[in-house]
Amino acid sequence: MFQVNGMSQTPVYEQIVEQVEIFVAKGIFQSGSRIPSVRSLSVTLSINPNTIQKAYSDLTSRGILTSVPGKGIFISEGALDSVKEKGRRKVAELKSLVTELKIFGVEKKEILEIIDNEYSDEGGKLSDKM
Amino acid sequence: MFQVNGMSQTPVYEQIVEQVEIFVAKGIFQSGSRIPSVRSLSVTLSINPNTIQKAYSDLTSRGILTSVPGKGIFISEGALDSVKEKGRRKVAELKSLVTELKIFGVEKKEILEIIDNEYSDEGGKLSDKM
Amino acid sequence: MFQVNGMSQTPVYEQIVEQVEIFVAKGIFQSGSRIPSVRSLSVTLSINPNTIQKAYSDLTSRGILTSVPGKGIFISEGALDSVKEKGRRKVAELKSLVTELKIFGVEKKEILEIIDNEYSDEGGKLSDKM
Amino acid sequence: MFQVNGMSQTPVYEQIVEQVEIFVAKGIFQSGSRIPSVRSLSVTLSINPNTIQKAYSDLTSRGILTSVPGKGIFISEGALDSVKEKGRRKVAELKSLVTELKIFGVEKKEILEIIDNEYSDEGGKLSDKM
DNA sequence: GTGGTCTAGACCACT
DNA sequence: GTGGTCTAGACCACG
Repeated sequence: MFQVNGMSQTPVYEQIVEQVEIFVAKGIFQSGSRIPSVRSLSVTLSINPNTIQKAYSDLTSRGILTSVPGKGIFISEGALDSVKEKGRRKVAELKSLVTELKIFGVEKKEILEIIDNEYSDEGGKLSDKM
Repeated sequence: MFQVNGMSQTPVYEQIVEQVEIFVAKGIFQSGSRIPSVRSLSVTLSINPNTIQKAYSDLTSRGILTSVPGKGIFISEGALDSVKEKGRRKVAELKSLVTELKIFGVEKKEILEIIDNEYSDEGGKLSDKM
Repeated sequence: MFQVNGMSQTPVYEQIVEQVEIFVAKGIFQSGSRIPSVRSLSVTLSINPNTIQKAYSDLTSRGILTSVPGKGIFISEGALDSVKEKGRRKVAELKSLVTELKIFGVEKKEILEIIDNEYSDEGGKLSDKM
Repeated sequence: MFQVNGMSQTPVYEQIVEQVEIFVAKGIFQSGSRIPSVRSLSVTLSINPNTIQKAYSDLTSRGILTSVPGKGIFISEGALDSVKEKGRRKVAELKSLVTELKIFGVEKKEILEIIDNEYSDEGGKLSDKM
């Protein structure tokens, strides 16, 4: 289910954070679901437990996960909302990125093509980012 | 001409790199133009010379600057092409960002609005990014 | 009678401890009353017997419960006093909490309102805490 | 300036978090101030750098600190607001605590005395909590 | 020098 | 078994 790329620029713990968010956004993880324990995931991914712990803590503090010591970690009640909230912040990223593209001489037409492509078919596997 | 924000998330050396690129893209810096020396710029910006040096080295290795020992540092012949090449790489960034936005539930319509906005008026001063 | 929230931050065994204390404080459990056995309660609450056991041990060691082997578990003679003793310790909590509130800029007036509210009507069902 | 109690129930990293918050609330740390580096503080407190790091990360994610890699960690712009926001959450704690006190038979009069005491003189040194 | 990430291994409280 | 905290030691990018 989870997969991590140790050679990626993005920190391992952040890759995990993003994957949880995506699974929540896609409805694969639903409120109340139990997610892999810190230790079990650290084994299956061959990663130090502390790294998983950091990812889960991050998600917990943002209200996406709820940890119950001794029992496990669960998807929070308002998880889907918290995740969509992150989508709002990514819009700001898009804005500044488009500004740069314009400066570097990328045509508007080319950008629109990309968007049409991503929003029509299955489009995009998050290839580079993950 | 150059300006740097010490509190920004983006490294100082990268801010300088980007500004040189932008000036080239906009035609403010043309092939053969002489740009400020490491030492002079470090004084006017109150920045460690090593930081300027790193920015210039980066630009030199990518064929945007040419250093002529004893004379100064100049904009290279194919600088404009090299800069536009960077624009191409930013397109890849855009692609994965749009993929994420889709997953996080951002509407296509909203994205198109942003692009129209940036590509119509003066749109964007890179303020957020820097 | 007892109810437990598995998703709560506070440990399950502590939730049980508190409920016994509250029932004693409110006079619902009086000295000599027999309370549910470890096994029966573990069944009705669908909880591990060890968890109940820990709660009862805690209460026994503090003189609130008395276990009579072969007969059951009962509310002790001085249970009400022991419970009120716990109230005294909570007063210390209050003191440091108020100190913090002052530091964090909460107005005295606002605090008094809360207290008036809790001490006038039915006020509070411990909902947040549990 | 900082001081930590290794024997306390509250985690070391949380003690540091609270002290930073208090210094901000009291105006000792002002927006833009640089606070002790992770390493230097870890030395003066004889604590592992990771523990300090965790405390600072926590404060950073809550908008109280701003980290500039390679330069240091600084008090954020809206730090005071973020800190007061925490005060609001402590009010909820107070509410449930008062509810419990009422149940455990603590007189309203006694509570009012404590509050008057804390809000009149210098009152309270956070003794237990820190 | 700075902050940030990661590993390895340990201890604790709770179920 | 679970999550949470802490230590020790390492590496990296940045200034």
